[in-house]
Amino acid sequence: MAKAPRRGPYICGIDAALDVVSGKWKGLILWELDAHRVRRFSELRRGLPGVSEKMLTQHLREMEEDGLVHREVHAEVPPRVEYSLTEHGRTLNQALGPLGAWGVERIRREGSEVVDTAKTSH
Amino acid sequence: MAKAPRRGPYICGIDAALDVVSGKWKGLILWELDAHRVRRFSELRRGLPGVSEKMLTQHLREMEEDGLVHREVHAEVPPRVEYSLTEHGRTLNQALGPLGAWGVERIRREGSEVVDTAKTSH
DNA sequence: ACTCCCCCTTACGAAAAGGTAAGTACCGCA
DNA sequence: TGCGGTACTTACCTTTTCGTAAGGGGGAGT
Repeated sequence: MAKAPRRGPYICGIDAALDVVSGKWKGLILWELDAHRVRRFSELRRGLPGVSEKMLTQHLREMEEDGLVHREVHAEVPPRVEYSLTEHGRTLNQALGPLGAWGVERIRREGSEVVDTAKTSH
Repeated sequence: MAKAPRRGPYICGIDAALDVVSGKWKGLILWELDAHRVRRFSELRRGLPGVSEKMLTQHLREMEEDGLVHREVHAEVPPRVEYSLTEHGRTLNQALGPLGAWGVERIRREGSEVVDTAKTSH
């Protein structure tokens, strides 16, 4: 058993949803895939400044396992792997909408810095 | 400065919102305070089965610092401390609504166990 | 021949988060 | 006298998460 028992019994819906989005880059991955529909590994890598290859694959694998992203491998050389959101991934993104708006308000309130100004609308 | 630099520069609103709710018990604290309006420390403790006193105070302090909960100490003996949501706490809870609904759906989909059946509506 | 690109995997280690247990100070109750 | 209740704090340890660095296997560009 290589996997830790991450998906424990949940206390409420919030619990279950947070389990799936908690992870340093998962929110951004969701955002990238929602914005571009389909992205390859190296495109995601470039889209998430600072992510390591290890964390990116790790997060993508977990999100695939959670039924949020679809992974399609094209048997070519050089290899081409395309990621996209599943239906559940899209509905999750919609459910995150109000939370994102709240976060934007919070950033504005306390004048926190934002790294990429092109993404503050999310 | 005893506090670690938790509140980093954020990449997007989701980032900022998740920073505030990530923590093993914060979702539940939000839920409890929203449901009961006002709760004392020991009431919250009893309402969150399995939480330790350390984690409860730690989370409450962070949430206070983040402007989500209001802490009122009554100078009595024995001491009485009452916690309630601030306006920002209430709006955050509303923003979490769709996410909670998504989580409930997810639990239902994969038939995960739920600890407290009285709370699955959240 | 050399390097770069692609999509990873593995090993190692630091940092953060969380849990356990004990101590604090005061009071009411038996 | 001793226990329980209130609201914590502190020290210590384990678990989880994240990052860094290296390798791999094949092909295409220079």
